[in-house]
Amino acid sequence: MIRFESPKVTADVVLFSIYNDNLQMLLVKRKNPPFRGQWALPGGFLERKESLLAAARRELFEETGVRHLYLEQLYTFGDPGRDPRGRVVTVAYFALVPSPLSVSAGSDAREAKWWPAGGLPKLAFDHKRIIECALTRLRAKLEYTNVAWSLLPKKFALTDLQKVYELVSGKELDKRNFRKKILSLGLLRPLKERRTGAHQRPARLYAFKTKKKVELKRFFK
Amino acid sequence: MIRFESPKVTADVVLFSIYNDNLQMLLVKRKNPPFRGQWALPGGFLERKESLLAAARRELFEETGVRHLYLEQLYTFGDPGRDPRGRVVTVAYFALVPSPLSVSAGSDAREAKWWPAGGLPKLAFDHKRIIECALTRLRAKLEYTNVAWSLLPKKFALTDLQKVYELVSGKELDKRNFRKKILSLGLLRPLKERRTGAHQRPARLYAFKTKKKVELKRFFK
DNA sequence: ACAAAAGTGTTCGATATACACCCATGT
DNA sequence: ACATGGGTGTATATCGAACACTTTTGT
Repeated sequence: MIRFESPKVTADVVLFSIYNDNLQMLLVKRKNPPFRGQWALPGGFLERKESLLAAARRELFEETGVRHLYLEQLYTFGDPGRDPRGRVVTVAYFALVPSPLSVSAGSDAREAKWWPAGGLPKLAFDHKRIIECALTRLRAKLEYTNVAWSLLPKKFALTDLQKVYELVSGKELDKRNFRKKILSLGLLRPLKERRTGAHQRPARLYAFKTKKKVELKRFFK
Repeated sequence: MIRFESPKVTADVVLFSIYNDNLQMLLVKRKNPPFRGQWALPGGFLERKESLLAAARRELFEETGVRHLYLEQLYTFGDPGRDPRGRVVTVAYFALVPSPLSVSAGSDAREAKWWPAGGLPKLAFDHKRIIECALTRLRAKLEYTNVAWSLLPKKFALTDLQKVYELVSGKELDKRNFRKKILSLGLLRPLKERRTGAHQRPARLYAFKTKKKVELKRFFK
């Protein structure tokens, strides 16, 4: 059954968030070789009796302190030579958090930092490719699911939701058409609260009726 | 770096085809424990210096003799306990061939057999779950890509193509609307040939202008 | 009063759906 | 002649895209 030394298996996570008018992703600085000092995706080796999803969740928690978020399997990368230490198969995950402010240092004490999707540093391993894959997936899912809603807090204005779509897709949307469509889905509950305090008319706040994943044919564009 | 004995990695393939008015999939009978005598997906262990895709392609060739087909990564299954021999992480692939007639015995000499998607036998490991995942993917891709065209030979009648859509989706389609839409995509080339010999009016044959994968928003239904 | 974002409807073109009959062949 | 699947067009409903002005607040 065993034909050669088995590959190692890691779970790595591409974690997205939105702040500062930018789609951002979390990277950690490597403390050990290979690629010491370079930025990489948070992740690490699968532990005994641990599912792949659990490994991704654990690694993310260790790096960021975040426990509750949207997390789904992305793709598996296993080309020989992608890790100089030997054969490593990486199961990549794709994650969304509402706000990077909720991300603490993490117990791993590695340096972690948010980077705008448009200005990433040089990355270790084949992590650039993994991130491109995650971006493609995020953009695709924007169009036919409501996953992108996981980038928002519990209460938000319609403008915030529109901003998420615009930042991820890179396209501007018409405010009237956007509101018409999003409200027609019947998945939002208008709250009595408004967001006040800005130098402008206060925005009505909304909440999702469900945080469940919904597949919607022809969602946006 | 090594915290415990590494998992083994396999590549397994869900191979679809259409014949006999059914969506069918290829299974092999296991010759060794565990699950000896039960039906399972073709697949096997990753070899040294072999990419995941190459492993899937190799396993499929060994079992079926098929070399050229549509092949894409599906999902990775790694729950502890899914293989009684120990920790096994399986990268599942998803494949389409035009006609099961082109599938020979394969050098592995394992018993291989096509089964209709609606009437599968009891399966080894968690392969039932993997197949469900593949079916979901196939049905989803039907709607926004042209991958399903890989289930057809070089020359085919429009009715054949419609049949593919109907068998995979399980829904009947209107002949006139189907033809209008499929031809409006401009991806088919009408041939001068017709399919003759049946007890009916001969059908015009068509060929794909490209076998390349095309993403089409709102493709069918 | 002014700046800044919130909020709101209608028109038009494109696309999807529903639907029924004649045609060409083999026996 | 008849059985079998091949082939074709139109009318209606639905959806997406384009488009501009008034409202409410804080300073």
